[in-house]
Amino acid sequence: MKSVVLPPSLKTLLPAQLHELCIGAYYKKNDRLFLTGKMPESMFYVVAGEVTLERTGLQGEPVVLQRTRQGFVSEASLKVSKYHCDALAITDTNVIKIPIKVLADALDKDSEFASRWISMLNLEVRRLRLHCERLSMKSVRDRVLHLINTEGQDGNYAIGTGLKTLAGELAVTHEALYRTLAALEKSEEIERGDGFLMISKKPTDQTRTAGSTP
Amino acid sequence: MKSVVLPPSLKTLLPAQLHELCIGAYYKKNDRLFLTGKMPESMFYVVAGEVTLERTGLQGEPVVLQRTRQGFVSEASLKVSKYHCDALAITDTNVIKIPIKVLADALDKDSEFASRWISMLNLEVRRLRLHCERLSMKSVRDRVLHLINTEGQDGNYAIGTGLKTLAGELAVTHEALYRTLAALEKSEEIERGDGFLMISKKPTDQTRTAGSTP
DNA sequence: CGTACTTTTGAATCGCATCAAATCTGGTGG
DNA sequence: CCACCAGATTTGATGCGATTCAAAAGTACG
Repeated sequence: MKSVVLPPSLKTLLPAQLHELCIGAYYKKNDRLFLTGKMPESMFYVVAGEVTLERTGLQGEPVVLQRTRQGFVSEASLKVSKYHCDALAITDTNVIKIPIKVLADALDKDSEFASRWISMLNLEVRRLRLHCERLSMKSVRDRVLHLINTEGQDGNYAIGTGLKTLAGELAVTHEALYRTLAALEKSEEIERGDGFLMISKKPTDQTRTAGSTP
Repeated sequence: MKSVVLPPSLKTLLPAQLHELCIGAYYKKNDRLFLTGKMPESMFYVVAGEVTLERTGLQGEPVVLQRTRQGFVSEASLKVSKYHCDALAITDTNVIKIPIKVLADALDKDSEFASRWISMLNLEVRRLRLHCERLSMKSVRDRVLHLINTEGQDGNYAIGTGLKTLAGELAVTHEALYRTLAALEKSEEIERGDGFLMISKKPTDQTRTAGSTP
């Protein structure tokens, strides 16, 4: 029942003795992974699906704090005695659960592990800052170009789960994204292939005579 | 020359032997704190002002990776042999510089410190996720309400550096913010005071008869 | 071959950015 | 104390870009 195949990133991150303590779990859409006020017992790592953290606003409306498609749901709950929000599966979701007590102990005692954990958090911080910067841009065009420039390899960005999902990540409607991509392609600013987007290589300035760009 | 007053957050975070190694520094607008390709020697903590991390895009245009008004500029450079971006002071800025080698060593050897560092990163991750979620909202109204609900204490949010700065953080124009605040105040959804915004307390449902909310 | 989902295009509308300008504010110097 | 300036705050008018609603075309899958 307990045997799980860990994704490579988790396998290298976690010390060996923790591997066998990891438990796979499956949640159906609208299931709750944990509830506000409960004591954290596991760290959740989303393998597939989508989970949100939600709190109840002052007028009773739900406030989304976070949305995770891949990775840890609540690193921050590592040292907390009770949850301050609910975790909700908004699609069918697969996660890996790591016993939180053992994890915290390992972090205290195994400084190599702590170091890797810090690196993981550093990466997460960088990713999030890029994402914030992208979302601060007002036009879909700018967000798309920023995405390809920052998340892509050398101007080449692999579309993961489809354009509709991507639209959600860019916080725009899928219609707007489709139109913008079409426009960028027509103006030859990007090229589109099967599952990827690419910044068009401008002809080098050597080929132009001075002043051709007013 | 070296004596600096550390902000409380840094003082509690850093182990004592690091305190005296911290150096204050001042940068004028458009100064660079560090350059791409250089080896990181210090960790930068912004005390006042504003710093951006920038990379050069494929077409030579600057791409902003991060914007920091308060806190560490590049935790992620902790374990990296050279910078992958420039740090640019976009206003006159005060920072505290911490020698990076000593810092990294301390993190390896002092597990208490490592633990605090992890907590600090956890906090940062949470903050950033909230910020992303906020920027994903399409209307200024929603962003403002989300801000008060999540950053405020009990529905009460203290405006830090003025509304114009706040507008920048919400990634909207100051005009839009002013108008939205005025509208929210008129509709009695929020109250405004000197330096704070507050969610209006709705009359409790006790005062209503059942079914008043269809 | 039908069903569900993604991709695409069209048209109407709305919110925000933008540009402009007026008012208010605190601080400075005469 | 007043005149004056720089910056923040506010209100107005206009246009653009994205949302929204609608619908068609393409694609995967059983």
